[in-house]
Amino acid sequence: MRSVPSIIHLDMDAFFAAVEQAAKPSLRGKPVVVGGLGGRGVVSTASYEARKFGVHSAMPMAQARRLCPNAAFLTGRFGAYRQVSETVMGLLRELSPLVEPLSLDEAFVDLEAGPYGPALAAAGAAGAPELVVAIAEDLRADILRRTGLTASVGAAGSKLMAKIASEQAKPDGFVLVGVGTERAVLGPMPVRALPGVGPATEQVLHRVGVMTVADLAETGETELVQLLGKAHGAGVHQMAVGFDSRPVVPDRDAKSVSVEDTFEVDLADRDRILHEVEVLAARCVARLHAAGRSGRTVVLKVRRFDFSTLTRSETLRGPTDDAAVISETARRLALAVNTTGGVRLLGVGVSQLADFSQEDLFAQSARETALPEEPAPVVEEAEPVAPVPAVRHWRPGQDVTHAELGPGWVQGSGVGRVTVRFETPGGPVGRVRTFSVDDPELVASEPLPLTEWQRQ
DNA sequence: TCTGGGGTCCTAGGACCC
DNA sequence: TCTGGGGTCCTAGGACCC
Repeated sequence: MRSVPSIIHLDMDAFFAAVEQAAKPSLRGKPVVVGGLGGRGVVSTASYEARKFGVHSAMPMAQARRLCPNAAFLTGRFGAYRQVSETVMGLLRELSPLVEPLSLDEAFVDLEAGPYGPALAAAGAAGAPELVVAIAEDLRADILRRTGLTASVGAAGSKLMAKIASEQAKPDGFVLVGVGTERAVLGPMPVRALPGVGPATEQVLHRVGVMTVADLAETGETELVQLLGKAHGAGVHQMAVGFDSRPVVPDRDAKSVSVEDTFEVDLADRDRILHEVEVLAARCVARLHAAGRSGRTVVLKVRRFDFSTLTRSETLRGPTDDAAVISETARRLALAVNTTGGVRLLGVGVSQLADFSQEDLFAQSARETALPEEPAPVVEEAEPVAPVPAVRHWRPGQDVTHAELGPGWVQGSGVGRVTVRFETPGGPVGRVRTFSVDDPELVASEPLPLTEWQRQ
């Protein structure tokens, strides 16, 4: 809590869908839905045009198709989103070293710790808001210029209120919550507006007649703790009265690494399940290696045919990033799970992370023993190289390049054909051409920068 | 044609220890 | 010879967020 609204929360508008519209001129102004395209996929992000039809995040893709059959349904291109995210986070870091990303498209910034800190302090409670407005509007203009995308920004004296403000600012806006007005702003809002209050908490509160944040604030903390548990009850009460003193914390280390897969068809065969666990363990280990970390607890996740979900874990004597150890542990855990009836999802994760990788251990033990041992086998670090499939798989939204026609993206594919639209972020709406799925002139390619300024 | 994937934090019970 | 009382670790599950 501070006397000046120097914490901002930035949230990109309909981020994944907006990146697709910026990258693909033919989709601008049209409904776009990004998410899993398989039979069991869900919506990651819907563009505002698609939201008008009732499509929203986490909705089953099948339902989205029913609601908005004419939308473009695209698979996620996380490489492209990451590129744009880095550009945006870079702009935030020009405002302060204290940038706390919450996801690819969201972050808190503590302006007090940056170059504007002294000016904000000098301006004081009376003058600071004007300065924050200018900083935030410059930021939004910079983001638009560099990425072609709109962002919403909230500013306040706490993380809680900055986040609430950016939500109110959506889309493409800015809202400042003046220090001292927190309770007046929060009061009329439904309890769900508070971060951390989801469907279950909402239901408990509604049952006792608590509908708004003002109702919450009038409820005693003791009663809330009884209803919601110690930590949650106390936390919700603090939020309801507008109190939040959490600092902006950059560079938080990950506490777990996990990988999971939902299968198009439930898995029933034991050996097949064990094989998939092995594949997942390998992917998990690759991510662990890439992060230069190791872990002590191996977690297996199983979602059964009826959506019941369980986890089994085993804690090892010490941290490891050894593929064989993690894989064997996960397989052992899987063997102990009843999978009759079928399994729709499997996951493998590692937690209790430590800050070293196997390479360090080998180097360390080599130094300690000073024995001229055989060099340790090189553990595969890169993404596993996919073998060339018999029939190439083209996914809607994917970037491709044609030897003669240049860059474009996959609009659809089926019955041995793939349809490509040839257009680029800076160019006009492109033409569509259809090819054989195994046309040698057509290759997958990297995403293009959205603007000339986005290039590093 | 029901319900992704990657995370975080909290709770609660039992084991174990002093 | 009617059952203390913490503390920590492990495991499992659940709520929540983007």
